[in-house]
Amino acid sequence: MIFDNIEANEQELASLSEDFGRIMTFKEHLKGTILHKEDTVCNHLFIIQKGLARAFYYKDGQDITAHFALEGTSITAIDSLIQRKRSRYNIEVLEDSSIISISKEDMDALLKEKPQYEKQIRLYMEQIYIDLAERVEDLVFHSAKERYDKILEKTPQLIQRVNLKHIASYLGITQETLSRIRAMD
Amino acid sequence: MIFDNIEANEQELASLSEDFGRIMTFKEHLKGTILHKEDTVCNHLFIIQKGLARAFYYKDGQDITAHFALEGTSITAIDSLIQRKRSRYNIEVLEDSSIISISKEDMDALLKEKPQYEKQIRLYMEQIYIDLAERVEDLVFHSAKERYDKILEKTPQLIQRVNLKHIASYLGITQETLSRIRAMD
DNA sequence: GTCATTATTTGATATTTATCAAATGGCCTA
DNA sequence: TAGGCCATTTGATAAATATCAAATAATGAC
Repeated sequence: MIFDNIEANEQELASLSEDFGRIMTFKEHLKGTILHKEDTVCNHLFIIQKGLARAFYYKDGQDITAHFALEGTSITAIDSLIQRKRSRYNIEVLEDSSIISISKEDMDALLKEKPQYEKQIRLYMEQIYIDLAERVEDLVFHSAKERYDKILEKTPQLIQRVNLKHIASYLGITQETLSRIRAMD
Repeated sequence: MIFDNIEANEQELASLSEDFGRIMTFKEHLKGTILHKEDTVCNHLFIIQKGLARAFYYKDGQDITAHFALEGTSITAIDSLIQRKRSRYNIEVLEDSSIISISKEDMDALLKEKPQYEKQIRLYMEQIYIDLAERVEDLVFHSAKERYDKILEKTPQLIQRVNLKHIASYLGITQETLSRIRAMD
């Protein structure tokens, strides 16, 4: 996640762990907990240690999932966190979970004090950008069935652990269509 | 673009301009020029000063546009540039254009020498991430007509200056569907 | 275990978009 | 200005997906 892709010797790694460890808060959250509420400015990055969360919003009253975060991945209302404006996203815990949170303030302070960590954040942004670009490609080129099959292949746990209605809205299709796709093979 | 969103005093700004100016190459390119060819590793970030370019790739033999870059915006095969692997994207100049290029090597060297610029790159990544997230939202929630109308509203020049087949593939629809959408109002 | 609630599937039909084929329009060039 | 080439539109039909309604299956509370 945030610490993937780093080139650092042992000493650098140790100080990095210590510095980031200092601004991390570890907490258990029950299923159903809302980590971030729409219409407020998001102040945290969440890293899922154990469990599962999603980002969603309402489009014409419909609940639409924008993102899932499994163990080892992160989630936040990124546009709000970056631009400091109110978010249209909610972040919901889907299972009882252990979640690390890092506040924007602490992160900014750490980056100001030790600008050498800017590179970690940059690499993190690059990684999530690539993931998102892949999602765009999927949406443009692949049929609903192909997109579903890709989830089955890459993160089958998701389908076991999440309501199909959330999977459907994430795929950009209705729940009925997803059900029919699943019945196909 | 790369220098948006910066908090810097005049002196910092001057040195930033000078440092980045040193690694920029300015060049005129004719319409039809391929700035980057698929299946090769991309080594440059391109910034469009005047003119227009697109990134595209082939899906089952079909030419699909992934991204347009108008004046003042940037374009590259970002996954290739970041991950140093061969790209499936081509980058094509759509009009005679003035284009700045920055090589990955020069950028890395500059970042190594002056790590304070990591922050610029991080902010740049944040910006393009947000743009991309908006595109995902569009693809998931808006009909083809709504997506077309949004381009009309935000970048009407694009529709004047680009073949409709490229607009269609960018929107994820066929050229015929785009034509019918255009005939609707 | 039973009941109530929620999740998922199934059916019938409507809408959106794709596909294939052909016609029209615009533009360049000899 | 005629011919050729490419862009765009139009038409007929097929395929994918949505919508609305209802049935079935699974789950949790008591």
